[in-house]
Amino acid sequence: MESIQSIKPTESELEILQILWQLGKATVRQVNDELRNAAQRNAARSKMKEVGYTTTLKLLQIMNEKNIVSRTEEGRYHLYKAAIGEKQTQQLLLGKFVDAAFRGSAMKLVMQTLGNQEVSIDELEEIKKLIAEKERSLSL
Amino acid sequence: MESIQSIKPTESELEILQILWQLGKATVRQVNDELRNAAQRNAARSKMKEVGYTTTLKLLQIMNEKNIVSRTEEGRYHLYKAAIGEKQTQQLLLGKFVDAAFRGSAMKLVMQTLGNQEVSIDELEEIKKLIAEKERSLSL
DNA sequence: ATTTATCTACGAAAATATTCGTAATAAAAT
DNA sequence: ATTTTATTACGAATATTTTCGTAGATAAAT
Repeated sequence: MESIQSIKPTESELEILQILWQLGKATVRQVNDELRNAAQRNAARSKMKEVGYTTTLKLLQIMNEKNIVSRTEEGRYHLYKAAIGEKQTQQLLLGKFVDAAFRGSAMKLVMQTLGNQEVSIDELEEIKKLIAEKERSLSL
Repeated sequence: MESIQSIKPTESELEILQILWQLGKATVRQVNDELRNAAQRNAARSKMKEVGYTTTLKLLQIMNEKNIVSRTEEGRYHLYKAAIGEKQTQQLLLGKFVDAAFRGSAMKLVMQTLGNQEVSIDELEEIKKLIAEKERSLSL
């Protein structure tokens, strides 16, 4: 069996994981509805890729085989939930992304993000706190 | 023709782009050698995935068709170079990655990176400078 | 001159990921 | 009771990405 840390969810799987992390538990139907809503939001009346119900079902079944979701039977249907944590998965993906796109330099990534994205004052405060902590631990 | 901003290089293409950004111009042979070296470094004596020469050639040809690299004939062979910028591409990938893995919250990404990766004091200083600038522009 | 090595082009196989159609079943509606 | 609707299972079609074999051309080596 594949170690949980080395599994990299595909893009579609990640979309579904996002939904499950948000909802906790969900039926295929709920997941599928969310996917459609997301498609609607993102591609405002353009392509509007309607995800088929059985497509979502199949993906969840595959994810279940891979043990990245688990499920319980609830009467007639199945309730799915994520079997891997959001933080943990983000950490895994982040590491791979930094390697692939920033040649392993996490700081380049941070600086580019800070330089280009919208940031609120509150968020900046939080980051400053984090940095202060870091500095304290570094100057021991 | 696809707008340059919407093209998302595949993983293999990105590996090659990294090499081209580093070398400037390179022959297929050089790129292929670098790929093999990289494979050697990353998977220390384990899988050692030897990338075939024609595989690299084909990828470069495809990338040329997609206009993410350009090439010039130099005697018998072709010299390839990246046709899209490193920063620009990082920006594009970063945006997509933030959406896919962090539900669009760039700050979550920054904070998770700061919390978990190795950071030097010098790097922290640079980040602080960036934050100071941000704050100045925000409090106008 | 002949052979060997190295290059490009390109089709197609292999691997991976995504989508969907159909069947079987069971619940809900009529 | 019958029909309609909703569910899971699953094979297979599509789409995408990656890898490679083969052919043709040219330079380099013998």
